[in-house]
Order: sequence, then structure tokens, then C-alpha cells
Amino acid sequence: MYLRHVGWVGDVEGHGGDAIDCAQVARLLVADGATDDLVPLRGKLHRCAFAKARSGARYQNGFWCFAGCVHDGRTLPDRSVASRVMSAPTELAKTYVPADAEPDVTSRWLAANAFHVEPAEVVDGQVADDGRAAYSIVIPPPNVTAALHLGHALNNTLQDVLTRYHRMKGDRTLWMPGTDHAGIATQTVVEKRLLSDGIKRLDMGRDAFISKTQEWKDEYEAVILDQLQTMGASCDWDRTRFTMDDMCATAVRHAFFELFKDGLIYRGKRLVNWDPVTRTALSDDEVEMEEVEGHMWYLTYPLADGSGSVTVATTRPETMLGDTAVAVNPEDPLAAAVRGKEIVLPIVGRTIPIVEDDYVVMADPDGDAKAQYASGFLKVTPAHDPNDWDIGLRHDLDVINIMGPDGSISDQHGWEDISDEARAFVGLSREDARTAVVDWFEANGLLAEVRDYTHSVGHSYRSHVPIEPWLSDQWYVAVTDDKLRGSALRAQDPTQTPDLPDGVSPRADSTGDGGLRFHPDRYARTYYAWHDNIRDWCISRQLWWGHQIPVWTQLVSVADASPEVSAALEGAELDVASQVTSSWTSAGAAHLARLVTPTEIEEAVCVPPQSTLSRLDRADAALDEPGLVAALEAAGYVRDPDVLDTWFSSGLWPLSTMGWPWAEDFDGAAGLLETFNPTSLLTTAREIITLWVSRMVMFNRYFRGGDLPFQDVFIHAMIQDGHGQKMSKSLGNGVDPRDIIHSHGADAMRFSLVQMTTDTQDLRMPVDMICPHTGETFTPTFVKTPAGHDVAAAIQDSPGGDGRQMVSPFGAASGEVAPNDEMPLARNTSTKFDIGRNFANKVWNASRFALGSLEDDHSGRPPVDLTSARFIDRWIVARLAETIASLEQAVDGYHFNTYADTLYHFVWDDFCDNYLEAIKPTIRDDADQQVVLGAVLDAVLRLMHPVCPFVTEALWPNVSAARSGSIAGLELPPSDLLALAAWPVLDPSLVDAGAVASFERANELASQIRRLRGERLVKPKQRITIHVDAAVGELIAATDGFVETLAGVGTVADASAGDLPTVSSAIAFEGSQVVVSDLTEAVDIDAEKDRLDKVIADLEKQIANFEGRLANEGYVNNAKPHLVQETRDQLVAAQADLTASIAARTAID
RNA sequence: GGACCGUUAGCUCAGCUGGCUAGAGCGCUCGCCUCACACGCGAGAGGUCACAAGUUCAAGUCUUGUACGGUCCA
Repeated sequence: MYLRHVGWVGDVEGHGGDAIDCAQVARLLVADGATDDLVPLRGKLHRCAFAKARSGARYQNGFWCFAGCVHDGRTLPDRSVASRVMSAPTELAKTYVPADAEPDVTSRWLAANAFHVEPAEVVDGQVADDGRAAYSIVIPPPNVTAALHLGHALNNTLQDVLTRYHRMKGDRTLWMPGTDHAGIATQTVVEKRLLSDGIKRLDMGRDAFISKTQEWKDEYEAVILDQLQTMGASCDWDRTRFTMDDMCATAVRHAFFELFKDGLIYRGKRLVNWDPVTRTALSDDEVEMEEVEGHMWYLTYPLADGSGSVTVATTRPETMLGDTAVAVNPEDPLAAAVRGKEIVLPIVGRTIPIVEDDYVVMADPDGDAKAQYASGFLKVTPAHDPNDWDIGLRHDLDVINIMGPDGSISDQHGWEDISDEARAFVGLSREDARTAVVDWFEANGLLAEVRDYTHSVGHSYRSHVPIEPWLSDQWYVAVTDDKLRGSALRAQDPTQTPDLPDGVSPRADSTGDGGLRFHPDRYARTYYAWHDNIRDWCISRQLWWGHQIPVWTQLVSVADASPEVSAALEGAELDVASQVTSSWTSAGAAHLARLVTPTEIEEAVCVPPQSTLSRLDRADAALDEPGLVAALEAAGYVRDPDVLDTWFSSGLWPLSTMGWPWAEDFDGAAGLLETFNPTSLLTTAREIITLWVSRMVMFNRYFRGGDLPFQDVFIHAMIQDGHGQKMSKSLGNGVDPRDIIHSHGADAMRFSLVQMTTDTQDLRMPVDMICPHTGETFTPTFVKTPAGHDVAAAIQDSPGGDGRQMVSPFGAASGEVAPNDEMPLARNTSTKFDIGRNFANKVWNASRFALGSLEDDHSGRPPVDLTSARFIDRWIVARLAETIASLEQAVDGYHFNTYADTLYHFVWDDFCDNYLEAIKPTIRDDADQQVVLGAVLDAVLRLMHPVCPFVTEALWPNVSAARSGSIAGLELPPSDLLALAAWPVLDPSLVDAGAVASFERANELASQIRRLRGERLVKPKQRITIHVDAAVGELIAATDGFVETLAGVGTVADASAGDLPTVSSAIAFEGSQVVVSDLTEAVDIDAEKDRLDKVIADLEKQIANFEGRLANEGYVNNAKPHLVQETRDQLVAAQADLTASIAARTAID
């Protein structure tokens, strides 16, 4: 006994009760002798539910249908179909059920370790040529903060399509998987979770917190890797990396050491984007600009000589405590009166200069928004505003920091001239200080005006509070150096960005120059523009989770400095570091010193990893890394507590995952770099072109002699929800790919995503929900968030109308509501994926049909010579050839949607609708045709595999087993696994252009006949008779039954042979009349007249159009000759059809 | 403020260097339980290609401007 049909019973599994799986139910039924009974199909079903459903089910269309049946208090959805137990052991289920096939396919791949690849043989640092090209992709490592969403699914599907395609093409193909520790993001999530249990990070201590975070990481890394496998990613799982594992950590340590040693890493007091909540410096890219409705305050500052006052305009009055100048534009008429004067700063009592700087916007009530709000005088606070910092540098102003790391007013961080009046403000939060300062000015009659003012303010992308420009010590990478920025720009393909900015050395023939291409190419300009304005990269983060900076520092007074340090700093400027040669350097470390004040020196010693240390040629080789660290600490050096910016380690990803710099230290890593770096492609979203792509290019080129990290960059579209909003974690409108896989299957998701991937920027995905109570799909209720976004309400009512409720994925993601038994979590779905599901089912059924026709063994026979094959066989092979060529072109150009569309129409239209239909009358008795069918089906599965790996792999054993024989000129070597099978290769001589042309004509005739049948509502089984002239008769004969089969023609009669039937209709085809009879007993004369009149009118319109075009001298003289000729031919054809139609019409009257 | 993308059928989208009567899937209408597939088969309806001007023999496609929606960077 065997389960023939597998339908489904909706999503009733996993919601409590004693579920049993369908196979078990089937066995029970079979044991009962209930062979003609139903079995539940998909996944699991409640025992009681099953029994009740059975009683209410209807038998319909050969199936038992549970649609609308109420059981266990639930109404089964429309598609709830169960099936009969059949006694046909080899047949496949009637419907493709992804949930049944996917786990099995995945385990076959994993068992075979199908995606593992060994690097090429490397001799003397060179890859030995064995005729195989290398193809490699490193995965953009997902953050271990949360599960993957649809954007990841899209990105990874595209990578998998390319990976599988190249693997089938015979390339040595590596897709390197891994995850990113995502410093700030992960630490924030973990801190939040701990805080909800009342635990504070600072109370736990660093080690305990890190191990807690490690647990979180392990959990989410497992989820992510499982998601990737569930969606079919063919990564080399043996090589799975993590940005903080030993291999990557070694790379990070080594890279840092090299840059430090080369003077490209430095430390200095700089204004950073400070997040006072997470107490962390953010890079510019981590700051989000938000429009804020605030005020512009106008403060009056008295002149020191008592001759009057000036009024400054500010949005941040609290920072006035740190003002060290007032600036005015030298062009401003107001400037003359105050030139050379000084101000006494209110509250503080500090005397500060008035400086002239053309940065200052002059007041102009009719000017732009800024000028309208300007007063002409600008308070200058170098320690608390980046623009003021620049003004300060130009005018050599004092820098007075008045805030602590928490953003409160403080006199402990560089504010020394504090007055008694000002002391009252110390300790206030920046918000309270703002109010207090404004109040003070008002109370003292110095507040000139307050106006409402909307402006954009930088906010932390983590804590969402306004960032504070704040003065602190940070580590920087000098990316503005030509060796980094210049190299990133020179990497660009000159056809995409021909000119380089000033200060960048020109491209040379050096390795990697000009080799980086963006797709679509507009993104080359995004990359370029960013580097044009790049600033040095702040890489220190005040976090615990990450790579701790491998530098030990110590402050010493100038008087106590060691002789080596003093010597190194001889004549050095303040804040400029010098290399020191010391006992540390002879042990292999790098040693820098700089004057931080005229009397204080900061020494910094960078320790390389042990693996680097052991390879250095150094004087004191006895000290290993732990020994060196111990010695440093004994000498009073303290390790910098900060960690590196996450992008520092991800910037090394294409190197670190391949074992750089010491691959031989790690099992299986030797040779990876030589074989696979530069990688072939990076696919990513456009928002990280700057954050990530740029850094990988700079690092890879710097450390690998100019080699690029990858040759091509493909930027994919961003998925938006049904309201045109970006799907994002913070909005909570993301969709878990597992939800889509659950409702549609992995292939359906993949195919649909690939089919949506055009080179546009955005794609919209309206999302529905599945009710966990009833299994129904419904459109959720949306609400507006305070920020104005449309999101699904956290709690949704069951569409059943029975008062039951559920939690929407948004509700769960936003933390608004936690799902429970009463209110379970709903899954998302989207009808956008129907196309993929239907397609997977189509190929499944086409295979079922074909397999049923491939019962004979032809393996002993010589290869089929296609030139003597039937017309339809020659045609399908010609179409196969065209399809293979189109697919290859599409993949090579990253035209993913073209790949999907080409595949879809070849499989559905050509293979199923035309070929399979056409061969039905002959396939049983035609051995050659069986060979062709088997070969084409085999090829179809291969071509589909990169996009739909599961359904094709699931079918593969059956198809491999059933097909036999071969076609001369079509190479389809056997393989146990489809994933490892070869891409089809077809001899171009097999393309019969004549067959393709004849097919077009015959198909047009068949379509016209079907159209007539459709209009007449002719029964499908009704065989009709057509009466044709000699030319059409020849076409019908040449196409070997195609027209008869596809148009339901029983008899083809010679129109010239005798009397035409009186009851008939006529079609104009290629200028002749095709008379159709035996449609029905009686032809409706009036309907026939109307139909022909419509055809005639339509042809007349066309003819007028063609004649008009040909009467236009401009067209005839200027258009390309072949186009003019084409129009002439069309005119002639239309005229002939018109004549034929008129003749038919006349005959009726 | 700068840059980029989008606006084509009810919905989601194709339409390459300007040239067939502007296409697809879903949805809709009609007919079909045709022995692979109702997640199917056959047929059909449905579009002033956002708006305005320009270039051209010819514009959905090129240019300029406007409007609306979106993204990124300041």
C-alpha cells in the first residue's frame, strides 16, 4: 500500500493536542482495510480532528475535501484536501508538498557533504592550473542579534543561485558561511534582556557579561545557520566562521598590529558622536538624522568694554558654558562695529574674543531658512559642535569641555575656569541644563527672543537619543591616507568612474586597480562620493562585546620618561605620535609615544598575536605573548578597555575566513586565499556600501598586495512592506523566511524572490497573516504608530469571527505582546509567493507525467539522431538550446529576474503546455521520443536546480532512474546528486531553426482555432474538422499532428477537394480561409457574422496603420530598411487575411 | 540642502542600445472534475505608459521641467 496523493489539511499541527503524523494515520487506515479511505496529508493532524473531519468531508474531483468542515472546533480552510490510499507504489504524490520533501533533501546534501570544496593545489604560492576556474562568495555575515528576515533570504538566495550554477558549471566553487558578532547591536540586545530581569551589566562584570553574550550568540548563530539550511543555502558548512572565532581573531590582531606599526592607527582627542546612554562613540554612519521640532533661542552677550552687546542664535543654549568665542561673518555690515572687541560670557564670566569667519550665516529675513533664523553672530563651542571645532582650529581657540560621559554638565572633564554662578549648573542633565540656562538668561533680561524651529538632529541608531558631539580619546584608522582611501578609489572600474578626486594618485597597472565593478553601475557613484568626502575612521567602541584593542598604555610625565621615549619625542609636536625603539619592540611589539600635554607623555604598546610574534625576526625571541603582556602589566601598562568597531573585523572578512595571515595554522585553510581571494562577487544591500564594502576593499588591497576582496559587487533591492515602508527590525515589520517556507515552501520563496530581483531599488511586498486557529489567510488590521508608520496591530482578531485572537509577528517583534496559548503567534505569508509554489508544483507534475511515460529501457540503443526525430522533438530541443543560452547570459549579467522568467516560460509554456500535450498521442509507442522526453526532463531539472533546489533534487532519483538512452550532441552526465550534476551542454548544431519557425506558425493556427472553440463554447472533447488549402495543409503535415492535438482537430480536409459544409465558421490564416466545421450541430449565423465583422474591422484598422506608416516619406527614407520591409510584409499579410475574411463573410449572406 | 530610485492593467512588476497591435503573474469574466497538475486546462475583458513641454520620420523608452511616493548622504 502506498499513499498516492498528498494534499493538506491546513496548519493544524503544532498547536497542542496529541498530534500524530500522517504516515501513522495511513498505516492505521491501511491496517483497518480502509484502502479507499482518506488520509491526512501534510505534517501532523489531531486524532480527534481527523475523525470529525472525516464525517464532514465531501468527495469531490477525485479527492476528499475537508474545505469548510468543522472539526475540533475549527473550520478547515478551503485548500484542505486529503486523499485516497492508492496501490501504486512508484507514483509520486499528486501535489508537491515541500514540507515532506525538504528535510529529506537537506539531509541527503549534508550526508554527502555536497558543498564542501578543497582549495586548488598551491605550489610556491601559485595555484596549479588544473583547468578548473575558481568561483567564490563570502556570505555577508548576518548579525547574531536576531533571526534572519526576508531581506537576508533574498540576498542569500541570489548567492545560492550563483553558487549552485557555478558548481554545476564545473567551477571549483566555495560559498563561505558565517556570522558577525555585531558589537553594539548584540550588546544592546543582551543588556536589554538582562535589564528586564533586573540585572545591570556593570554589576555583573566584564567576564560574566561576555559569557552571557556568548550564550546569546550561540543561540542565534544556531537559529541563523538553521534558517540558511532551511532555505537551501549550499554553503561549505565545514568552514562556518564567526567574526570572533580564533581564525578571525588572529586576523584582527595581526591587521591591527600591522596598521599600528605602519603609522595608520593613531590616537587623539577628537569630537566624536557620543551616545550618552550607551556611553559609546558612534561612527558617522551610526548616526540617524531626525527632524526635531525645537526652538531657536536668541541670547544677548554683553561686550567687555560695556559699549553694548551682541545677540547669538542657538538651538543648544546649554553649551554656552563652553563657549570660547563669538564669530561673525567678515562680509557682514555688523562686523565693523565689533571688530577686535571681546565678550564677557554671561554666567561663566569668561572673556572671549569676537572672531571673523565666513562660515557664519548672515541674517537675512528674505533668505533661506538658515538666514531667516540667523542673528549674524554665532556662539563658538569647539568642544561641543563639529563646525565650531573647525572654527576653533582656524582661530586657535580654547577647547573647553563642560560635559561628562553621561551628557550632564561637569567640571571634571576640562572645565577649569568655573565661576560661582556657573557652579549651580554642574550635575544637571543636558536637558535640565538647557532649561536652567534659558531661565537664567530670561531672569537676567538677556533672552532676546525664542522662536519655534524645526531642524534635523543626529540620533543614536541604538538608543535613539540625540547624540552629543563630545571630546574624548579614541583610536582612529587613517583611512584618508592614499594607501587606503586612494587604493579604494583606484580599485574602481574606470568605465564606471573615470576621474579620481584631487590628492589621489592615479591608477596604474598595479594589481587590482580598476578591477572593481558595481551592478547596477549607478552604485559606483555612491561608493565614489563617499570616499571623496571620507574622514578618518574612529574604531574604538566603549563596549565589552567585541575584539578588545590590543594596546597597552601608560601616562608618564616628561621628567620620568625613559631615555628611548625621550629620544623618540625629541622636537615632536603635541599630540603627534612617534615610533619608539625599546625593549618592547625588540620583543616584537610596536611602541608609540606622544605628548598629550606639554608635561605628559602617553606611551602605547601594541602586542601582536602569538602566531605573528613567533614568526617575527626579533632580538628578544624568548618572550611569548602571555609573557610580553605580563611584563607590560608589571611595568605599569594597562590594556585599553575598549573594543574595536564591528566593521574592523567584518572589513577583514574575505581574508580572515580564509585563514589570513597564517592559514597553515588552521586545519584545511591552507590554499584558500591563493585559490579563492579575490572572491568573485559580493552581494549586499546598498546601505552598507560605505560601512562595509569600502573597508573590505581598503583592507584586502592593503594586506594582499593590491588584490581586491571581490571583483563584482551586486546591490540588490530593498524589500518594502505593502505600505512602501522598509522592512526592518526596528519597525518590526520584517518577515521570517520560515513563515514563507511554511506557507509556500523554500523553492517557492526562492523562485519568487529571484523573479522579483530586477535592478530597481525597492520592491513592495504586501504581507498577509495566517490565523493559527483556523489556518485561514487574511489581511491583518493595520494601525499607525506614533512615528506615523503603518504596522499590523499587535493583537488581531481571528477572521473566523468567533472572538478568538492572536498576536501578530509585529506585536511579538516589538515586544508589545507575548504570545500564549490563548493568543498564539500568527505567521506571515504573502500571495507574492504563489507564483513560485505553483511553479514548483508544475514541474513536479510534469515529471510525474513524464515518468509515467518512461517505462521502457533504451540504454542499449545508440544515441538518438535528432535530425531524423519527430518535428516536436526537434522543436523542444531547439527551444532547450535557446533557453540554456538565455539562462547563461542572465546569470552572467546578474539579471536574476530574466533567469526566473526564462525558466518559467520555457518549463510552463514550451515544455508543459506545448511539448507534453503534443506528445501524448505518440509517446507510448515511440522509443526515440521517450529518449528525448527523458533527456529534456533531465535538462529541465538541471536548469531549474539553482533556483529551486529542493523540488528538483527530490525528483532527481526518480528521473535518473527512469530515463535511459541519450541524444547525440546533448551532454547530461549522470550524477547521484543533482546538486553535483553538470550543467547541460548542447551542440549548437542541434538547433533546428526551421522547426522553431514552423512551430510559431502552427501554434498561431492552433491558437486561432482554440479561440473559435472558446467563443463557441465547444466541448473540450468535441473533435472538429478543418478544411484547408494546400499551403496550410503542408504546414499541418510538417508539424506532425501538433495542430490536431493542440486544437482538438479530428479531421483535416482538403478545402479544394469538394463542397464545404454548410454549417461552418471561417478563420483567416496567412491569407487563406480555414473553414471549421463540426463545432456544434448548428452554427449561429448572426454570431458568425458579428465575429467576422469584428475581425474585418480589426484588420482594416491594422491596414490603415501600416499604410499610414508607409505613406510617411520620413519613415520610408530614415527608418532601417529591414523595418520598412517588415511593415510592407505585414501590410501584404493583413490584406490577404482581410480578403479571406471578406470572402467568408460574403459566403454567409 | 545634495544625490539616487520609482510612478506602465484592480494588485505586484517586466519592457536591453527609441521601431511589430505595450507584456507577465495574481485577481476578474466565461467554459472545463480532458486518465501530470483545480497550486490545473482553454478562452476573454482590462492600460491617454503620473503630468507638461521638447528632440525625432517615430517616444513607455531620450532631454528639460512639475507633482507625488521612497531611499541614502549632509
